[in-house]
Amino acid sequence: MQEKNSIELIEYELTTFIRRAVYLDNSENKIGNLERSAYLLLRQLDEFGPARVKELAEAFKLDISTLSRQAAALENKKLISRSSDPSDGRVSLFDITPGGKQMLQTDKQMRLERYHSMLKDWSNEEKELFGKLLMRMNDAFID
Amino acid sequence: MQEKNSIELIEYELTTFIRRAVYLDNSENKIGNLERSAYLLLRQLDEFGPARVKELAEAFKLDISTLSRQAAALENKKLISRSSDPSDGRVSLFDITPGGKQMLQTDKQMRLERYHSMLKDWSNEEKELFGKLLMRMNDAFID
DNA sequence: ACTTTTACTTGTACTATACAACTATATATA
DNA sequence: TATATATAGTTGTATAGTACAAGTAAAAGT
Repeated sequence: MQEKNSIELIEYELTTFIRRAVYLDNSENKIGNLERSAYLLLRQLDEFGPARVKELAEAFKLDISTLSRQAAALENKKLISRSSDPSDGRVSLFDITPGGKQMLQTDKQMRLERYHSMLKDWSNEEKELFGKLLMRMNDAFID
Repeated sequence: MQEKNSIELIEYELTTFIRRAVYLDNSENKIGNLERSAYLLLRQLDEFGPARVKELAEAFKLDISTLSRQAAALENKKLISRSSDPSDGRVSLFDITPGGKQMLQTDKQMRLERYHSMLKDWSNEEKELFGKLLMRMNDAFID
């Protein structure tokens, strides 16, 4: 492996990270009960409150049809609830249910524990800085 | 959004990053011509030389059948070539072709440019540190 | 009232993946 | 050496996650 400049290293490692994360999502070491997409949807509703399909699609930059199905799947599992907007009959509003909150917290806790153990040798400073750099990168990601 | 500790922030941002990267892979802003899986496979062969299906599957921690299909698809596009191992008739060895190398370089360049522009406000020190931290994290990811 | 727009759902298709069944070859053993 | 077992890979089938296109129902515009 030849010398890499910083950008090359970052690109290399991020691509590798996605590969490994996707692997873990499918593996027997899979964390928690929720699919990645379900975890993100619940997290979104938990953090920002009730939302309609279109808002969710925009938040994730995914097609409305994709979110329509994901929401319907979570509704089926009673992790989110659907209510109609009284002022607009076309709109469904989704909100996280108590069961959904519970499930989200359980899964989040498991994910945190994994990162905790993965980064157990890191100093607090390193972890803080890493988090901040990731946040900056993600903010720059929006195009 | 309540105060997050470092681990929470890291978990949050990495999950978000995967979401956005997967979005970009499907969006019209998709970088390059190669699927993410194809890019990784070509990169692996380019970096480590010829390999058989089993080795590739192990390198990515994916099922042999998955790599068998991915390799067959790239072989079809003449981006990799198949040759048989003379000492073991069961084995196919795959290697990247000149066309594959070309395609890989093109795609890699586009990816690098995207990261370059995303991180254009970062100092060299920040970029270097970020790359190193990512590498450390990925190394810890192997379980 | 009619047309157009909007919000969502549903049909269809494709990538990425796993597992199971199968084929061909190699290795071990009786 | 003949047979059994193990290994490498391919192919059939299934599922998650996604997009696009067609369809439905409601709202807004003319």
